[in-house]
Amino acid sequence: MLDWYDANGRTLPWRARPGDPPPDPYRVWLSEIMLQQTTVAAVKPYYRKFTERWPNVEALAAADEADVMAAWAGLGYYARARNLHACARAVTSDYGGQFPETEKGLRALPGIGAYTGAAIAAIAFGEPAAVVDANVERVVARLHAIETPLPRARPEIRRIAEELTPRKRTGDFAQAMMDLGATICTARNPDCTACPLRAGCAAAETDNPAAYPVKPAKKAKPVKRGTAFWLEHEGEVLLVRRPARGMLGGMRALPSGAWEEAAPGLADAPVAAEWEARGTVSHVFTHFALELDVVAASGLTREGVEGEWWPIDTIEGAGLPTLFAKAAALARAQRRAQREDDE
DNA sequence: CATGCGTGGCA
DNA sequence: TTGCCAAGCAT
Repeated sequence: MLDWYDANGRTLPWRARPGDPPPDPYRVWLSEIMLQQTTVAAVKPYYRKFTERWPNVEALAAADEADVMAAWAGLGYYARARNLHACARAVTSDYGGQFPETEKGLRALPGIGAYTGAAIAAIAFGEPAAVVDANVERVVARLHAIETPLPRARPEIRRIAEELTPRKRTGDFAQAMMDLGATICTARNPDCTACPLRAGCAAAETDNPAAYPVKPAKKAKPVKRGTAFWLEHEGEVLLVRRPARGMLGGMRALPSGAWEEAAPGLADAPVAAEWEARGTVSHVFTHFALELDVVAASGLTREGVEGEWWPIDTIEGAGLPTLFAKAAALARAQRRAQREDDE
């Protein structure tokens, strides 16, 4: 695996060259949090933006949480951003700005679980930690043609991964396994002819290696409906901050009421007004799909309106999650169209 | 241990 | 078009 990695490992902004000294633990940690359930391509621009703006853990700890949340907008799973900031503050205040070097110490920090703790310990500190992510699960399940479905197979997969983990170049080994899973032993179309582990792989002997790991069927996603309210006053639009827990927690948003099976209409409008339909945004979340009707009105006053007024011309800087960025784009497009009609 | 939590790309 | 998937964590 290490020979294969030396010749075929990916070059990534947060990664040292094979055999080089370990990279900055701050950068390893930041990249690992961003990469949770997220593709390398999606992470790259965010990693660049964060490291330029906050080049070390103390700088990130000193930032306002609202700025960190806004900078994360679009990357998804927003609890990660809140935990990222909390972790930076914990490392700065409790550890003098130095990350703990053991899996156990790392695991106690917010946002760092079994995988991320092991990955940082191995990649940044050379600890012989067993790094088991979805790539490693897939590679191991195929090596042994494990018929037990996930998640029940996890204890067995972990035991095998621990046996495979070497004592030296632990970070390179972990990244080698993940690169193999990402480039050769892929979920849908594994390229067994190019695989360095083919000789010892049980799944490669079958007619369908992609059948491993065995997974349970997924549930169908329900469709919910909601209404978002675009309220303008003197070139500014009303934004609110969503509750810290739950969907899009802690993010700026357009006011919108409950999302339910039945369309809520104007029931949760922030003010009484003549609302005009501006269209519907479709968006798919992890466990449901949403049809969000966008309605708009111009407020005569700001009296009694809860929220934050944001200049419409700089709405991109508000850090809206993608759902509400789509809704805002729709509201503005319709607004331009209406002005042109008026002329 | 099951569930909730984003987003964009791809077959 | 639709479903699946990507370096998981918290509860």
